[in-house]
Amino acid sequence: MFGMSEQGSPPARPTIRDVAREAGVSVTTVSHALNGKGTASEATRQRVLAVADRLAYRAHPMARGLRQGRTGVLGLDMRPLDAIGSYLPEGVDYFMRFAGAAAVTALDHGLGLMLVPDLTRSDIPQYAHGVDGYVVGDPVRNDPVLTRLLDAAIPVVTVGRDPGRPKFTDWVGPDDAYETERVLELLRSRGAENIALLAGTDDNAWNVDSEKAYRSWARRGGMPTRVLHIPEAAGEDGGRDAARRLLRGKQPRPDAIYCQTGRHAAGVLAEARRLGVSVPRDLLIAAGSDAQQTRLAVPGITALDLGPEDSGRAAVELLIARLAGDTTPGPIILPTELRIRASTGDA
Amino acid sequence: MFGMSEQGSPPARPTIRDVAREAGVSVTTVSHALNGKGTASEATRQRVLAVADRLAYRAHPMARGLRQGRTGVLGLDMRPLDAIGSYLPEGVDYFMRFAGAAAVTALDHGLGLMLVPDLTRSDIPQYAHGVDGYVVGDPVRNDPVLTRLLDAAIPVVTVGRDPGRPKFTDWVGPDDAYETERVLELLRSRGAENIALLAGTDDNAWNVDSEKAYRSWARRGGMPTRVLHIPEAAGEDGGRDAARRLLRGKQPRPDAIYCQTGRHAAGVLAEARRLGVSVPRDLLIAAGSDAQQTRLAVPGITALDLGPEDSGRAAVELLIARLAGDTTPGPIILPTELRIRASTGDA
DNA sequence: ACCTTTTACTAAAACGTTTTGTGTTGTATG
DNA sequence: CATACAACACAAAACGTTTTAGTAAAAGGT
Repeated sequence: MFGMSEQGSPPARPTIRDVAREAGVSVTTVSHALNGKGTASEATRQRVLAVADRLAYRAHPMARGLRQGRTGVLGLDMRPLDAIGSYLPEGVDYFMRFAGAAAVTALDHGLGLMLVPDLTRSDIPQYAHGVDGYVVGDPVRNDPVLTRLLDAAIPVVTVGRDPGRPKFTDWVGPDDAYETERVLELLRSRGAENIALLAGTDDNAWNVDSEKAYRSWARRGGMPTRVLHIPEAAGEDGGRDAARRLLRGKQPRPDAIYCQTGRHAAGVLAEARRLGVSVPRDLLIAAGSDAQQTRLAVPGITALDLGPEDSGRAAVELLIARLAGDTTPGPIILPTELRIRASTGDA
Repeated sequence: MFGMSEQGSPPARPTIRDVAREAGVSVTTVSHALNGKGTASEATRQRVLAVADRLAYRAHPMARGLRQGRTGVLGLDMRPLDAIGSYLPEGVDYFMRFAGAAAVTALDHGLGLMLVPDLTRSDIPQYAHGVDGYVVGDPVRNDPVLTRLLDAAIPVVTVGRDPGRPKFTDWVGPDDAYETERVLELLRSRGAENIALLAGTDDNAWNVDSEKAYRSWARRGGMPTRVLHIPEAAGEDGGRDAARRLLRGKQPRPDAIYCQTGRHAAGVLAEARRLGVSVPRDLLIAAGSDAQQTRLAVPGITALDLGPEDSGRAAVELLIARLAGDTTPGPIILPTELRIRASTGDA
C-alpha cells in the first residue's frame, strides 16, 4: 500500500481503487455499486457512480475476465478468409452478411465478436483462447477446427452440421435437403425433365445433403440424374467447364442445371450463351446460394437466398444460450428465400 | 493452499501451477522456460516444455494480458456494418477484402483482430476496451470514434485521413487527389472535354480531396465543372437519378462522368442505356472505387481499385509499429490500380 | 585464497477486478 | 429481554500469469 507510486501523479488509467478512494468506500462497495450487487445504499451508489463517471473509470476487461472466468467476447472462425487475397467474392458476400449480423447480434447482448482467421490453417493462436465461445461456419466431415475447440472445451456452435458428427446438434442452418427439393420442384414446374446437378467438392453437409436429396428426388420422380463435382474455388471458370461438358457431351443434354454456388451458375450461364443455348428458353439455371453473381447476371439467376443474416443471428443466439446454461436441444432449422429470377423463365 | 479443491480431481483447464508441480519447479521457472526468459537450464526447459505439452497447457490470455498490460488483440471499427442488413454490398466487397487482409496480417504477427460494430452508433462497449489498438476506416471530419479512442488513450490508425485533424498523421491510404487526377487524365486522353463529378456526401477525406482535385484540375485545364452530391447510401438508384439530371438537364451534356462509388457508376450506366446514350461512344464512365458492380457491368466500368488488401495490411502494420514504439512519421501513402475497362473506350 | 560474475533457481509482488466471508448496527418478533 | 434477520459496509482471497527481487552455488579472474 505504501509502495503505490501512483500517489504522486494520477494514473494513466483510473482503476477501481481510485474510484474507491475518492468515493470514500472500499473497492468491494464500488464493484457492487457499479454492478448492481451487494447491498450498497442508494446514496452510496450514486456517489460511486458520480466518481466513476468523473474519473471516466471503466473496468479493465482483462481483470474482469480473469476473475469471472469469461470475457464477453465470441470468436468467429473466418473460414473463407484465405480466399480474399485471391479475389473470390463468392464468400465475401455471404460471409460479410453473416459476420455482420453475428457482430450486431453479439453487440445487442453486450458481447464482442472477434474474427479469427481460418483455424484450419494453424493451431489456435494464444489470443483466440480468450473468448467465451465460437461460431464456425460450414464444418467439413470431422472438421479439424471443431475437433480442436471441443477438445479445448471451448463452447462452439456451427452453421450447418458436421457430416461426421451426427451427435453434435449445436448447429443452426437451413434444411439443405428440403431446400434442394424446393428448387428442383420449381425447375420441374417450369418444364424441366432432365436436371443436372453441379455440386461442390467440399465434404460439408451442404454439398452432401443437397446431392443426396437431388438423387433421391430424381429417382422418386423417375428422372435421369447427372452430377458433376466442381471445386468451389474454381468459381465461374469451373461453371463454364461444366456447362461445356453438359451441353456438348455425348449424353442427353439437360434442360436445367442446378448449381450449388452462385459463381458456378454464373459460369454456366456465360458458357451457355457462348454455345448459343438460350436461357431460359432452352435451358433453366438455378443456384443453391444467392450472390452478387446471381443478382447481377443477365438474365438474373434464380437462387436460394440462404439468409446469412438469419444464420449469423441464430448462431450467436444459440451460442449465448449455451453459455448461459440453456440446454434446449438443437439443431435450429432456419428458413430460406427462393429468389425467382429470369433464368427459370415465367410461370 | 489447503483450500485448493482441485487437489481431488484434475482441473478443467491446466494452469501454470499444474505444470510447475509436475515439472518439479516453480511457476517462475515455467514461465521463463515457456517464454524464453530468465536463465533456466536447457534440461529444465525441455522438461517444462514436455510437461506443458502433455497437459495441453496454454497460458490464459486474460491473465497474461492483465499482467503485461496488453492483450495481443487489435480492434477493427466495422463502419459499414449497419448497411449489411439493408443489403448494400458496396461496402461488403471493399470491406471484406480490407478486413480479411487486416486479420491475416495481424495473425502473421501473432495478433488477433476483433470486429467492433460501428462505434459511432454507441459508446465503446466494455469488451472493446480490451484491445491494444484500433484500425478505423474513412474517418469523417472530427470523427467521433477517433475522438473517443484518442481521449481513451487507445492507439489508433486510420485508413484515410480525418479532414478535421491535419496534425493526426497515423493514417495509411492512397493520395486521393493524385488518384483522382489520374482518372481525369485518362478521361481526357479518351476525348472527354466536359467531365461531371458524382461525389458522395460523407464528409471524409476521400470525398473532400477528390472533389477539390477535380475542381482544381478542371480549372487548370480550362474545363467546365459540374458536381452532384449523392449520398453513398443511395447506391445505384442515386446514380440513376444523377444521370437523368446530367443527361437530360438544361446544361450542356457531359461527355464523361466520374463517380466516386462503383454503385453510383453502375446506376449511371443503367440510366444512360435507358436514355439511349451509348457508353462509351457517347459517354465515358469511370469510378473512383472498384466493386462488383464495376466488374460485372456490361460494358465493364473503368475504376480505381483502391487496394483494400494493401490498406488493411498497411494499417495493421503501422498500428503494430506504433505499439512497438516506432515513431516513423506518417502518413503512409499507398498506390492504387487503375482498372481500365470498356466504359472508357479504347485508346 | 579471495573476490566478482554468472548460472540457476525461488518466493513474492504485481496486474485490476469480482466474490467470499465477516462484522456491526438496527429492527422486528416471540 | 433475547433472538433472528436485514441493511450496509469492509478485508481478504481468488482468478492465472509475468516480473521483480533475492539467494545459493558454481565458475572465472586476479
